[in-house]
Amino acid sequence: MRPPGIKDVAAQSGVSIKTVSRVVNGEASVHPETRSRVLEAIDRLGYVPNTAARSLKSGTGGAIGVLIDSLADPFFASLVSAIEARALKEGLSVLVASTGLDEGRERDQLTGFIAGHQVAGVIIAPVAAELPYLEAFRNVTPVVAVDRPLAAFDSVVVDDYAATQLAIRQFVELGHTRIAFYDRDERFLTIRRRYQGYTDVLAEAGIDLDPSLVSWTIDGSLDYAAETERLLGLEDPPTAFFASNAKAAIGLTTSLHRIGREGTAHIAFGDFTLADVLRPAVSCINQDPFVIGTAAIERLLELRESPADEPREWVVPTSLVSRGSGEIPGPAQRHTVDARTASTTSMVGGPAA
Amino acid sequence: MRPPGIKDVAAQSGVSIKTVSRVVNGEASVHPETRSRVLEAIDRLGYVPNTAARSLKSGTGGAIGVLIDSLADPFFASLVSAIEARALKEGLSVLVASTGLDEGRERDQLTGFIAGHQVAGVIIAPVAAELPYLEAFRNVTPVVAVDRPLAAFDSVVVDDYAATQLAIRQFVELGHTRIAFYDRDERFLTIRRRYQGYTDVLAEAGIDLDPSLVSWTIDGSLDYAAETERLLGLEDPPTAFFASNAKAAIGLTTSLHRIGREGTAHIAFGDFTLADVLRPAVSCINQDPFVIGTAAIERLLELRESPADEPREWVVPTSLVSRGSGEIPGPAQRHTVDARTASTTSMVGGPAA
DNA sequence: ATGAAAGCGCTAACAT
DNA sequence: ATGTTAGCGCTTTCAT
Repeated sequence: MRPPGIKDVAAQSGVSIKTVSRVVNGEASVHPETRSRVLEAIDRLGYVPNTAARSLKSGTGGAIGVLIDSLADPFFASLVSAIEARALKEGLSVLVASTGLDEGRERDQLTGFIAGHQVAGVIIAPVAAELPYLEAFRNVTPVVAVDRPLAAFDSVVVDDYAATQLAIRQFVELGHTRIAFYDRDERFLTIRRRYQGYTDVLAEAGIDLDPSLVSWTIDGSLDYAAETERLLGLEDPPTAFFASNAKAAIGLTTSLHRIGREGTAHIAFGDFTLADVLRPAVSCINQDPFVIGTAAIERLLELRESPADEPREWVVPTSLVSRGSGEIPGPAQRHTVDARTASTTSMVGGPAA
Repeated sequence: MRPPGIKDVAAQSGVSIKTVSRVVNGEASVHPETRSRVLEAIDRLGYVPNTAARSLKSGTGGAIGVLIDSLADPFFASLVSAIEARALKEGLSVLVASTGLDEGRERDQLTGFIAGHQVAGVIIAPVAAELPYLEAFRNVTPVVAVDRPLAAFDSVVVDDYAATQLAIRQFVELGHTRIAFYDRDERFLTIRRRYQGYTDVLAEAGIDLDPSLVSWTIDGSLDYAAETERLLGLEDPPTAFFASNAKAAIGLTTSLHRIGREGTAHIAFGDFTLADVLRPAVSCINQDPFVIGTAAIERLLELRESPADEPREWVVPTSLVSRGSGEIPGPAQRHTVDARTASTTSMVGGPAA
């Protein structure tokens, strides 16, 4: 039994299918009386427009595609949640898929979205830095990148460089000179930008960069427990940790607690559940997935109206949430406090530790 | 510029569109040579079948619909993640939407999925206990419920009753008689089943049920901080807490830590990130969203082949993960230990506290 | 093993 | 303000 179609509604209300179509799409020129008769029939029959037919005809469907690393990552889950909430208001559905950080899969899912499902737009956390095959669809399907920039397309990102500088400067001002960069992953421009912020602050403070204090993700994996032990087992171990992403931060925090070294200073790039309940509470750079997701779909909706002028990066502000773990002093606390603050990043106090 | 269609491929490879269709759908009777010629053309043109056209014709599309409470809830995010992973293998896309626990929205999204997008199947965490309007589509679109049962449809759930009994019995055996049931929410059968497990164990142990130890979610909200304070401020306060769901558990844990009462015994229904890092580490009943999600889509795929016989409940096993918070003794520890264990639930040790 | 033709439910273009 | 017609890209008969 197929669901009722536009023809059934037309028959029920004694008008042509075109009039039904007009009512459904909210077009102006329909007699109020006719309209209400049609609406009544729609209601009685439980008619729902078939999106397949609609998008076959119009070339673009009633869904937007969202392509992210993984839904199991709370950051992306919240991001999609924000997008879905906004899409609902717009009457759009959300197709989700994950890349698993694989460029081939990214490509398959993307073409599936665009050529297969004819999505009305795409929001993507890109794995590759550029997606040349999207050029062909530039004027058909708007694309907005999130979390990481994407060459030739709009993107919604945070100021990774400035935010990281703020965190590392705080360590330096507290007298830390042995600062670990936890989870360097060269695959991502964002992480590269964060790493740049780290090295630049060290340089500006006259601290030598010690490669043994940098933890690398190689081949997509890093054993957090082992790495924490390695670092703390060094002859001249780090007194402060900078975790470059939330997943790493959870791994770092967990391993510090397991070996009873949670008193070592640490700041996380990205907030996470219960960060404020741990002792010490974990200081973090807060990048709000709801704000980022909302900004992305907002921009996507704009792009549907007026095709892109010049692609640009939309920078969402972050804040350094001081909860305790990032305010633990180093062995040689300075007495001169540097008052510079980073451009797009503000200091915000959290619950006291 | 529209993407290439089946006609373009047919022209390129010098065959009819029907032959291309055969190749794309992996039908048997195509000459190997013809097939490779077609595949080559597909590759060269970057042809991707238009799912709108396909589903318009065939009546069922290339996506499954997943409808859950909220993607911001880590349990459901992981659930969807598991579903998406399996769907990918099947060549199916995932349409995701949330109900926000609203029955009207549930209905809209569901009809949008089925009549609108013609999904190949639906996985739903139902808000309403029954969805009579789904009857009309019984033979068109398979439906599997998750987390909560749904009248007249298959569902994948856990044994809420037995698992809760196991936790409450542990409290009783440790000498607790003042046990709080944290977050009673009558809207959900699952929570009602958990509550039943709680009251039954109390009754069997001869402990009077004290209504002031039961925290209610009214109108969908419960102020965890205030509720924790109320309970601990009682004349005869609880010495043990049972949190009926993960969200409540996080709220409970957070508020206990904030007021320095984390030493009060507590067990959570549902695991959460960092539960094992807190001190005391939080004991929980572990219901694995990956297992539940995978079971649900597996069943959905079965249903596509062979329409339902009798709807049934698929019970996924849970385990009680002892990490410390649930093993804190009560004021009058018994010396007789009751060895009964619940049917579908097993005891599993976690990292020592 | 391959093809021709009809038509899925809708919208757009063009009447009236 | 309303109706008629064509056709979106594919799958499904039914032929050959």
